[in-house]
Amino acid sequence: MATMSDIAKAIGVSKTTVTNALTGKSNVSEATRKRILQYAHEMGYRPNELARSLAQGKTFTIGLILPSIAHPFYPELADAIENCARLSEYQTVLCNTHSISALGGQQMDRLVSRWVDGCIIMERSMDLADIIRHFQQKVPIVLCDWQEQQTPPEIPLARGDFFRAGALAARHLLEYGHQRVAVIVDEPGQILRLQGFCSVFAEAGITVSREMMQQGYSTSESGYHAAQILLTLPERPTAIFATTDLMAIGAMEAIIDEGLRVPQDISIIGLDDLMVSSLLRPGLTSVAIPKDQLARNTMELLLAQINEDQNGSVTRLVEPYLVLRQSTTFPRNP
Amino acid sequence: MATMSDIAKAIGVSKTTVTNALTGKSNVSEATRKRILQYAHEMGYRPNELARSLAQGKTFTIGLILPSIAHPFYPELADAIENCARLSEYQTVLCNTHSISALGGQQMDRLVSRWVDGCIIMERSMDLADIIRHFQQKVPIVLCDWQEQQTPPEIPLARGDFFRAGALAARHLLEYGHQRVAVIVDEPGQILRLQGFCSVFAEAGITVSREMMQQGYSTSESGYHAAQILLTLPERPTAIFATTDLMAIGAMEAIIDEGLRVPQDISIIGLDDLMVSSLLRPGLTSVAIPKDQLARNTMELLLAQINEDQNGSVTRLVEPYLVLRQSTTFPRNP
DNA sequence: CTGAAAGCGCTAACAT
DNA sequence: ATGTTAGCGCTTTCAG
Repeated sequence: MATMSDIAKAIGVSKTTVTNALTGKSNVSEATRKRILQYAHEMGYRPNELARSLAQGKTFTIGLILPSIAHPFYPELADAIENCARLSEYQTVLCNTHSISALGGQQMDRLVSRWVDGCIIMERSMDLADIIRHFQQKVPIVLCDWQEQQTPPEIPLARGDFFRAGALAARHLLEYGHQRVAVIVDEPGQILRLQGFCSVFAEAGITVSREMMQQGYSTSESGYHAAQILLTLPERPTAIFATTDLMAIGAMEAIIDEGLRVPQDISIIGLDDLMVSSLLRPGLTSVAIPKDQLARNTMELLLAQINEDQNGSVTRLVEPYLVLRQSTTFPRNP
Repeated sequence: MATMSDIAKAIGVSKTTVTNALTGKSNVSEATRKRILQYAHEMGYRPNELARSLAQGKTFTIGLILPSIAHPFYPELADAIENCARLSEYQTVLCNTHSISALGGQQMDRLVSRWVDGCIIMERSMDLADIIRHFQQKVPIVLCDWQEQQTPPEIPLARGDFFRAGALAARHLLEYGHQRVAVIVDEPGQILRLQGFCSVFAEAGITVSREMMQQGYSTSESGYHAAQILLTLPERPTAIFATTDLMAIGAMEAIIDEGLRVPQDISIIGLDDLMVSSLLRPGLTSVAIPKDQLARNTMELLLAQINEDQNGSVTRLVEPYLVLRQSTTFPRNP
């Protein structure tokens, strides 16, 4: 592989001139510039980004740390983030931590050793203590999709407005006339969604009783199990809000297995709008957090830190919206 | 951030000694080693991987190039690959090309400029011409999940044994007693799957007629459309094999929309075993390519090139297996 | 066992 | 407009 020095020697100029010709930052006579560019092209010269990074103290690389890219929530978001990053000339190093703190710590250390320009860290992928340590050592970091309560306010954060997301779900069910509704929620992490949901029903004078709230763990299995319990209640809910789509999907399966129909017997609404939710029959009605907006906000916060633009606000909320499919309808006996 | 020189100065030894102490490659007296390690630890010293890479000509980074991580086939595979890479101390740079050749070319160039130690390239993510060019310039490359016919034999390739995968699907349907079967296939790319399928039926004396084969494009929509056509045939198939799960899912929807039942009226079998296929009702029976095995084989081929182990065979086939769910059963009128 | 010196390929002041 | 020099932080001969 040809290097800059090779070119310099071959043409009979200094390295500086070659840099200048190649980057176009300083003045070089048209004649020599042409000779240099042409020769570089002939040799198939590619600058060594490693050397460049070392000299400039900047790698144009970011780290993306998440629990597992195989979890259906992340692929779309990761795609959007990688796209945003690329638009700003950044490349993305993917790190799965499998929610193992030690692994997350290692991966992060490694990224820092590589001098990544910044890191995007998804919820549950790392210990906050490790994150804070790195942040204090001036590593640009943005938290993405974390619940606000858990995170220190000084670290920039981008996430969906989960309170409003919960409220949206509630409003949708209310509009259909549902009064006896249940919630499957992964507390405490997803409490905002629950609060948003309950607040709307409270406004309407309806209290969601404690037995209508079931604990889930964001998996379809836990949703299945939670729904089973709800179905045994003397007064069955006419609709269920699950705070993640996976739990909603599990709940839907439980209902069908019980011989009931969705949405005729029970309506189901989720939150996430996973790609799979559109493939189900019936399609799952869900509250979506626009993933590309989330990605864009995340990258903006990261770039602001990298470029040391001191902009005040460090939390970005992304507006959720309702995706109407076939899993919700009017209650049969309102 | 403390550097090696800082440590050397502080302790009063040379950089060489520090390196030796830190890497443990050469001999250092126990006393000085301890002092160095301790001081390094106190300072929170982290080696600069960039400098190290530049000096060693090795980055411990690989590129993973794929059409889009948002496509449901890739996340599990990407997870597995990242895991394998990490076990060998490699980090993974994620590149989505959106099947745009220019973009793929750029991304690849960028990776090479970064001196990645090797690249894994998924089907449809890049132009073969670009790949071949880089391969000839000694960039370690492994193709993953490409159809064999399309790729030059000299470039290492790992993929599922699609012929056998098709055969497995056929054997499954045959065992259930299906005789009138249809195929939805994304030709020409997925012709091996079709051939495997047809060969088994041929052995059983059954020819899959041309009208029982519908062209799809690996999307659920195309599967939906193809199934619609099949349903209009005078003699409806009792089972459909779709060469990708997404097409199978689309086909399933078409059948349900037509007022028929899966599997009672028509059985459906897919190929890929996507995570979503297990979430559907009925669950989709599918032929799986074990993703972690595929990942492992891919990494092995890549590491072999990076380490210049000259092992002969360059194509690795991974054995598919059947995942039985609820979308297949006996034909009602065999 | 330890150190001096050269070099990885590039950038960036500072001359000329 | 071009060249000289120093340096990014580490590894790696080669001497001592």
